[in-house]
Amino acid sequence: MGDVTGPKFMMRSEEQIRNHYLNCGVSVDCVIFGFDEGDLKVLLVRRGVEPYQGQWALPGDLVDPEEDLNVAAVRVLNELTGLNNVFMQQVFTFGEVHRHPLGRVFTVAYYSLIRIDKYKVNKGNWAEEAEWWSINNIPELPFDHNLIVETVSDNFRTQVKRKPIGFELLPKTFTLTEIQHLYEAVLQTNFDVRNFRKKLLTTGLLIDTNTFTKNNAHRPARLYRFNKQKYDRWSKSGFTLDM
Amino acid sequence: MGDVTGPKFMMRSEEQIRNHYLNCGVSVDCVIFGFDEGDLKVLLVRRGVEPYQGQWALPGDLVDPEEDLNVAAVRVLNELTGLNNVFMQQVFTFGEVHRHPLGRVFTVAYYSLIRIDKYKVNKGNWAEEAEWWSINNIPELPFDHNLIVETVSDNFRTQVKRKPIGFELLPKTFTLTEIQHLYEAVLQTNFDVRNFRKKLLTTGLLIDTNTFTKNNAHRPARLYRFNKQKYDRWSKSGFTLDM
DNA sequence: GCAAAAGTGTTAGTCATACACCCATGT
DNA sequence: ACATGGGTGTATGACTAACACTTTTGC
Repeated sequence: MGDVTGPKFMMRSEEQIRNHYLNCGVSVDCVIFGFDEGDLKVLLVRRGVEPYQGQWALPGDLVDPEEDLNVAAVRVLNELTGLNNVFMQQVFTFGEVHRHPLGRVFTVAYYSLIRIDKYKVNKGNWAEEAEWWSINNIPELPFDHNLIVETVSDNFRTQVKRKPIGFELLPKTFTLTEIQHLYEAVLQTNFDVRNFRKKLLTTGLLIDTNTFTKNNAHRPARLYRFNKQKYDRWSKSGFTLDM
Repeated sequence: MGDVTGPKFMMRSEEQIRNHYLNCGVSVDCVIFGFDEGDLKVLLVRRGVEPYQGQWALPGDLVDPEEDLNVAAVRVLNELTGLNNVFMQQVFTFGEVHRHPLGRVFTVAYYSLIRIDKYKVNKGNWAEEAEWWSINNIPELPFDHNLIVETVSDNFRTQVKRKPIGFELLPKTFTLTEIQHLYEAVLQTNFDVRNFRKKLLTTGLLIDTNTFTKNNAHRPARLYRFNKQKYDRWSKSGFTLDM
């Protein structure tokens, strides 16, 4: 209630507010993206408890009344993956009255981008199972989780075209072909090899490591890493991959 | 709790959840933008109640446990301005533990764009006063409202460059100069008159009404209206005003 | 006739697009 | 030597950016 300015408030004592309005829960749900086998993937967990026990769902949790919202989001991700310092982004808050059977629970949806090779599921700690699902093959999920996945994915696709966040999904060094496949999977298009390379290299966001892939049955590929220095400059202005 | 998948849940009975977690409030706060006198403005209300009684603040209200989130946002706007069917956009949710003195209250920030000429403040119904403030001259606000205004304004500026939503701030018919001034005020830049006109006219989003302004001490200006038909096509693809 | 804002075209540079072949390696 | 993916350049069209003067009205 930056917030209690409205007409209804005229009729509310502090006690009435507590009894009537402060009866809600807030949760965070996290769409964790990874990139593997040429495919954009989402990490789902099998629920260990009712309601919807045993069903695949988004990892999420209630926010503790003594916990900041963004801390809760980071916690959910960390408890599941063991990862810290991961790219996370708040996207949208869902607040339909009946979206949850146990009571009035709002949920704030986030996405995070992780390097799938860094990820080891934190088993005993969490739900029964966790598994990567292709974004093109998400099962039916409980609550409004399918809507959340859609909303968040749309948002991610929009962002990835404008800000160079795609790198967060790749290992520290990567080839131009790898990043092209990543963008093609995320944006569901195909780019011309030469134009894509030109565009990426002229951004100055890639640093040539002067190392190469090995043991492929073909010409070795040059490895690059992401130039975090220039990241901020680019995120502000109009980085696009609209080709 | 699409949402109760986390480790803490292992130790939670349904009763414990209700007692411990469902004690929060959720409010909506609305940054209402208007355009007047060549300036982007925000509608603030003077709080009629404690805490912070008498201070200027964003219009907002607690979400009723039986009320959908987006319905609450529409209600706040309608109760204050009497307007319906207004462009509204959810932007961000603020959930710091101590952002509100009365308890744990999350707030979901929205913005809306209204035609300032349509607006008549709904007096008795609401807080003590309501007034338009230039975005460049917002006073110190209670709670985290200054941060909300900043966050929402940044988001609006980003959106307005990519989607033709600026029209929502103008009367039904308007001149090219008016819309240029609007964009210049919002984006804090100056556009070349000829290039700006060219760009806007080639979008096909403007319909020539073949009417003109009158009684100015200068050449009459051609009046246009917004082509809602083409709106959707444009909002999807890459409408920009980056010049 | 003058003040005030409306309106208009061209050129140069930059950027996006389309397109096809040779290269380096492992087997 | 062949299969596999890595890597490269150029030409065309589209869009952006820069720039100054004439038009129409009210007074």
